[in-house]
Order: sequence, then C-alpha cells, then structure tokens
Amino acid sequence: MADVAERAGVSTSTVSRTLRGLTTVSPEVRARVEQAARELNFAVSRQAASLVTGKTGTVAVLVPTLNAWFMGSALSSLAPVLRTAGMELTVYVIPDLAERAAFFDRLPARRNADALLVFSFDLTEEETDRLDTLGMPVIYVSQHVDGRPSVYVDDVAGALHGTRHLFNLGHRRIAFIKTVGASGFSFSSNERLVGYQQALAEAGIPRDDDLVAALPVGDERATTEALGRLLSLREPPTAIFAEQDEVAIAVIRALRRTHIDIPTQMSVLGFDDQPVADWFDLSTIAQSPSDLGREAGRLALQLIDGSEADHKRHIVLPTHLIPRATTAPFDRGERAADGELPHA
Amino acid sequence: MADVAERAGVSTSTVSRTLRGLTTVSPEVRARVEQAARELNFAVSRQAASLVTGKTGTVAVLVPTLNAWFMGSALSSLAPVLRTAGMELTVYVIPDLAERAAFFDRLPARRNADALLVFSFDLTEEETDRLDTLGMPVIYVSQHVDGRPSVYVDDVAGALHGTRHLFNLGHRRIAFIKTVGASGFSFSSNERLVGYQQALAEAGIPRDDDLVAALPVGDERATTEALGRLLSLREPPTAIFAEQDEVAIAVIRALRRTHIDIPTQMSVLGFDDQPVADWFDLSTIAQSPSDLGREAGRLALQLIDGSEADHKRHIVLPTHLIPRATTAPFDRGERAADGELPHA
DNA sequence: ATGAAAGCGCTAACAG
DNA sequence: CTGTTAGCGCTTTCAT
Repeated sequence: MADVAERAGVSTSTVSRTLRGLTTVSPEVRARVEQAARELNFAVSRQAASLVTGKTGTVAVLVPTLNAWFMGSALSSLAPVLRTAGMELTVYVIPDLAERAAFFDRLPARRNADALLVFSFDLTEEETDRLDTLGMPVIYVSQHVDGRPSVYVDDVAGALHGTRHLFNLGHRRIAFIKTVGASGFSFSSNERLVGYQQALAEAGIPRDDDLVAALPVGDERATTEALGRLLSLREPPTAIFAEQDEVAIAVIRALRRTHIDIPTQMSVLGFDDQPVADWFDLSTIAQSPSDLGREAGRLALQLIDGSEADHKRHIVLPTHLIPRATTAPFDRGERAADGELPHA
Repeated sequence: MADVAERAGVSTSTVSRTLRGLTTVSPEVRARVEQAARELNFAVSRQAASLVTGKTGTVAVLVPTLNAWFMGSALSSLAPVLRTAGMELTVYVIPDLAERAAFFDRLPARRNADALLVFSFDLTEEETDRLDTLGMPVIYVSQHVDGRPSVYVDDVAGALHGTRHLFNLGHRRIAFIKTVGASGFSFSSNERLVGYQQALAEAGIPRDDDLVAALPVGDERATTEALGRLLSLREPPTAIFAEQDEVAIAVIRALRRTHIDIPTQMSVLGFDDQPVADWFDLSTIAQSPSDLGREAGRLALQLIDGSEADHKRHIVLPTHLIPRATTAPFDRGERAADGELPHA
C-alpha cells in the first residue's frame, strides 16, 4: 500500500480511503490512486485489514460433506449472495466423528470468520453451547435449534403431504423408510417420520412399526433386506414412502429385480426432487436447497450487520408434492381374486 | 494472547511458541500455557499471524459451480488433505462470465491464500498469464496448461478406450456427443472428442462429422433433436458415446420413449461413472474426481512448501472402462433382412 | 480533503 | 529455555 501511496503521491491513509470507497476523497486524487493500484496489481490484504477492523470479511460454513446434491445446491446459491456482499466463503468439511470432535474442540473458525453457517448437523446441546462461545453469529441450516437463528425446510409438512397423497390414492398400508447416518443428516429424517405419523393419525390409521424401516443411505444390501421384511409381512404395504430420493431409487431398482411392477403393484414416493427423480419419473416431495442456501446467506449478512432483531429468527421453507409415474391409485380389485372383499 | 500469557505467568512469545508446538518450551510451562489457553477459549488469529509470517494458512479454489458430481467429489477429498496440513479452504464460485471477468480483474485471492487451485476452467492465455502474477502457486485441475502444474484425467485415453470397446463389439457407425457449456467445462469435452477420433483413425474408419453432435448439458430438447439428427442419417449409428453420463442418460431416456431397445438396437456409452450410471446400468468410462482432488491438494501443499522441483509437474490420472448393460455386440444379422450382407 | 501517528495481535530475531 | 523488541500492512483517530 505504501508503494501505491508513493506512486500516487499521497499518504497511505488516502489510499486506504480510496480503496474502501469512502466519499471523502477528491475525484482527482481518487483517479490517481486507482490508477496506481491497478498498475501495481495491488489488492488490499484482508489479513491486515481485519487485524484492525475486527472483521474478517469471510463467512464460514460447516458441512458434513460436499459430495451430495443437497450441499452442492445450497452452497452454489449461498456463494453468490456472499460474493455480492464482498464476503469470502471458507468451508469446513467434517465427514466423521473424529473430525467433528476436533472441530468442536478447537473451533478453528474462532476469529477467522464473521459468521458460521452450520449445515445439516444433528448437534448435541453441548455442541450448540460451544458454538455460542464463538463470538460470532451462528446460523443453523436445515435444522431448527431453539433460540438460535435457523433456516430449514418444513420436513414435517412435506412428509405429511406425501403420506396424504398416498392415502388419497387409496393406500392404507404405507411403509416409511428413514435413513440413519453416522454423521449428521439424521435431523430431517426424524422430522419426516413425524410428518408421516401425523398423516396416519389424521387418517385414523393405527400405527404399525413394522411398516417403518431404517437404512443407511447407499447400502444396497440393507435396502434389499428392509424391502424383504416389508414384502414378507402378513399384510405387506402397497406404497413405500422413502425419506430420500436416493433411497426411493434403490427401492425401485430392487422391486424391478423382483418384477414387482411400479406403480400398479407398489407405489413409491421419494423426498427431495433431485434431478435423478425426474430421470426415474419418481413421484416425490420437492425441497429447494438453493432457496435454503440463499436465505441462509442473507440471514448471515443481516446478523453480521448486527440487526439484533433477527437473532432468533426461524425461516421455514415450503415443500411441494411432485406427482410423477411411481405413485398410482391402489386398485383393491386386484386382491379380490385372493378372496379379499373389494373395498374391505 | 496477552491474557493467556498473563494467566500463565509467561511472555507472549512463550505462548506463541507453545501454541505453535515448537519444542523449545519446557513441558511444565507448556502445560500451564495450554491450560490457560483452554480456560480462556483462546484461539490464535490467523489474520494476525499471517501478517507477520506472510503465510495465510488457506488454500483457495476456483470452481464454476459446486452443484455437480465432479466438483463435490473432488472438493470432498481435497478438504481432508488440507485440513490435515492445518490449512483452511476458501472457495470462489464463478458461475458466469460476469463473475469470471470480475474475478480476473480483481484477483481477490491475491494475498489471501497460499495457493490457488483452478478447477475445470477453459482459460484463455490472458487469464493464465494473469494468474501468474498472483504471487502464489496456481495448480490447474482437470485441465492441462503448458508449463504450469496440472492435475487431470487422461480424457484422450479414456475416450480412446471407450470407442475401442464399441468397435470391438462390432460397431462401425459410432456417434459421439460432446457438450458445450457457457462457462468452463469444455476442456475435457474437447479432449474426449480427440480420443474418439484417434480410435476411429486407428481402426481405419473414415471420419464422419455427421456422427458428432454438440449439446448443452441438461437441455432435454436439444438432446432429442440431436438424437433425431443421428437417427435420420442415411446410415444411422449403432452406438452412441456420450461424453458425460448425464448426457448418456438423457439419450437413454429419449431412446426408450421411441422404443428403440438398448442395447440390442443401440449401444450407449457414458463417461464419468457417477453413481447414477450404476442406477441406470450404464456402461461408462470411469474417472475419479476424488483422486483428482486428493492429488491436487497434495501438489498444492508441496508447492507451498517450495519444492521448486515440482513447479511444472503434470499429474495424469487414469480412466477405466466399466462395461454394464447398455453396450452390447452389434448383431449385423439383424440387417440382413434389409438386404445387407451379414458381416459385410 | 488529506496526512501523521498509534496501534490491531501476532511472530521473529536477538539477547540472555 | 524464555523474555524483549521490532515490525508485518492496514485502519483509524486526531490534526491540519
């Protein structure tokens, strides 16, 4: 900066003022300084600036992985929001429990960011308490945490609507497949189960835990076994609501292998509306991680600016049922041949 | 840090030395300092440290999007490499030309990172020259740039092997679908086309530009049209090599709609081996973005450490043919009925 | 509207 | 092994 000052024939203070866009610089001087800065390829060091301002000019995000549709979409829409505000984005990827412990032990984000966005982690009370000591706004994304700013999708309502859709199609035996993950993502899964149960309750269908299966995502074998359990029940389900599109697709593939036709013999409903849902013509509950990322970014910027009013704000985003080809009316007539009464 | 020093009854220098893990601290003092630091929830400010060391402790990556299998996988494996080395990761997302221009104009990474990884961008000479002025190692990932460190997949060989596979199955009319993107990704696409052409050349098949189509990714309509063009040729292809799995899947869906059977009437080959390739039982050329990310991270760390030897290193990663259900031998017998001679 | 000077929190010699 | 001292590059009073 000293170089620029010299070249422009002014003091470093003036250079600083110019480069920060303060209005207290005469147009003539401003031009000279900008010229000099350009010629010298000068860029202000955030490090040095933040040392005195106390602001780092960066927002940190804590994510379990980047290798997932949800995270990719959310961050892709978060990034431009931050960039527009002149903020940088630093990413902490916490794939397993060891890394997680290390992060919460050291809290490396401390003093190195102006705000932290925590994505999709199912945090313990202890962990949220620890984040409270960070000395910066912490926004919880894709989960709600009481008393802290959160941005999330209304998973309960989504699952409720999905289950209603199946009910409205005539299904009475509706299975739900939830996922269990080593690290994190389980929050939404639980909420969705709640929505499913609410829908059954309002329809007056008694709860049957045999119809609820839990699976690790991406475990083909476990999917097949869970499906086997459902298909060997005394009264097997006529519809399966999978709590994630990826699981729904695994189910579809397994059913196809057994030549159980979808949707005439089994309806399948997913949750997410990833691009692949369309490719498989999968009926699903759509959520928008892009909107989530965008809103989370905006909220973060607000909190950094210190609008204390929003310190406990919860932003809840909607879901939408996308009916495609894997859900269909349940035709009770089919079973009449087996001795059951139609419409029983 | 002064607080910690006072509480531990030592100087700030000693605190600094302790926290950086230097061995020149007596165990007794070290314990006291660590205790004090823990009690005060103290974390060193990277900002202040970097001001004097000249190292920022962060690696920057420049990516066109985060919303893509390739980027997600690459960054997910890059992140732990950096974290192990105590480095942070900052991400610049450049989705369009305006952002791109802004980035190269201002080069915000300057002085705010120790190295820059440039992913998948098809850069102009001017842009690479500009990056040379950054004053930090710049590693090109998923593309090679002469004279600069690069990490990429051998796209030419991958496409060569894929095309050979189709040739070996008896296909002689092999179409290639490349993608055109507004921003970036086209580099690999071009290389893959080269591999395809090499394979044809070595097989003695004359080049036929009618068999090469170009598409924007994700444009269903364009896919259908391109397919229509191929299917209405005087001698239509018997196999289609799509330069990305996503395009291959779009082709498969379009063919299914027309009831053209895969693979008996048309073989389809993809490139990438995304998870969805397995779901569609798509034969494809596998590449590993995870390996790419990992290697790129390692190289970055080496260059930061100043092993000048590697300043022009190129790391080329292999691809593998994954034969699945969408490629099959071309049965010329089928055409005999149309008057063609078998094995003609 | 501009400049001089005083730090921000830390590390890197240099002494001891 | 530890403390003292002098900045790193910037922003921010406070003068002018």
